[in-house]
Amino acid sequence: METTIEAPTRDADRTRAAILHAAQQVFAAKGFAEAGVRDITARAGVNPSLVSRYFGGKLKLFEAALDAALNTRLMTDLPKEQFGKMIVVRFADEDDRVSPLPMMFSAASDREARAVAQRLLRDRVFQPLKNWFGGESADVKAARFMMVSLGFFAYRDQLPLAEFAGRVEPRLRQWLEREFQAIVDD
Amino acid sequence: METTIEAPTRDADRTRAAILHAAQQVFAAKGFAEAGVRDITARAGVNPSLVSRYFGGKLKLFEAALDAALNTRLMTDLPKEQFGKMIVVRFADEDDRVSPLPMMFSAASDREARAVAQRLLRDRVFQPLKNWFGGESADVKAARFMMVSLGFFAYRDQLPLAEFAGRVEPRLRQWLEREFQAIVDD
DNA sequence: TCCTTATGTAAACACTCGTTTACTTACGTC
DNA sequence: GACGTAAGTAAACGAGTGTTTACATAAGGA
Repeated sequence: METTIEAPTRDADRTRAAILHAAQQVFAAKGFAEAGVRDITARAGVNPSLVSRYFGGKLKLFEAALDAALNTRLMTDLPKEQFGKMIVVRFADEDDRVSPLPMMFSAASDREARAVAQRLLRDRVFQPLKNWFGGESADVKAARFMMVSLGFFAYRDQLPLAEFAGRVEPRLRQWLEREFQAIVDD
Repeated sequence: METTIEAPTRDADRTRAAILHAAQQVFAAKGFAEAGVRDITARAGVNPSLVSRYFGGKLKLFEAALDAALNTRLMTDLPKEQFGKMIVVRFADEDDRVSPLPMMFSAASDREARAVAQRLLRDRVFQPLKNWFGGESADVKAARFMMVSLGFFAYRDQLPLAEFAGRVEPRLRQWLEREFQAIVDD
């Protein structure tokens, strides 16, 4: 048996939070298009219609979920001396699948969802990163960071090709560390 | 006025080819999920039902289109001394949007389409590349190539963030060239 | 305690999609 | 030149989607 936390049977805030939490997981796992409103609400244990009532529709829910993920993941809070090592730890070791970057792929198929993801990633990841890098080629550095990061997640999550799919092969990890570190050092 | 080529009004091979050609463009432009059978057949000027008749369904058509794209794009036909420069030319300058790698993203949303893309990219891109690189870390090199390539296309096509979106900024291009060259040199 | 209101549900709606079916028509053959 | 077959079309089908509507009910103040 499990200790059932006696939640209030009716609590709008809690229900809203439950939907948002489920949305983050399901969107990250199945992508925007394949994640159905019924999937999400079933996981949250509520009625599908509440997505429209509390968030104004699936797209707005996606935006809220992506926004929430972005609030819990800052890239610019790492020491520049160990940026490479620590960003790879964050990407590879922590369960970072409910993270802004993988979620971006989740939106790749839908035009509107892609626009939402683009705007959020630009304002909440790319720009802060650019300011944090500083210097005259800050935009190029930020672009390099996005390319390597997106490449990593695309390779790991979207098309696991090699034998070492899933875990990160040691030599690949070493390369990634150097790659990320080079961005801040250049 | 345009010189209208008087095509035979009924020609199965030509119709089949027209559907395949349209499919490559529409899949690459809108992605697997958003590209409707009606979109594709409208562009080819034929009836939607012919997709099922000639290809056995949308998924099979996608596979055929991706396969055709892979046949026209070999990565291993470049001189190793100038691999970096030439692969970037191919990616950035030639219109490479109807190319296997961007099409891979097109499949990201659909489970079955992703499986098809994975298999084809593994057998037709990753493995040949691995053999071409050779040596004991050929698999790591191939993985690095995939990561950088996917990162580039993801950044360029899926989320154009920076001011220089669209064209490739010179310093980014320089970095990409060094990056690709380093893979074969290492 | 009663009544109002917020919360949640069930069901249907409106729409899109890929696919199938029934039918028409042009082409090649005898 | 008639005929049979392959090529193509139009329309409907069935399943799936997000969303809306109508209704039930628990919560909280008068």
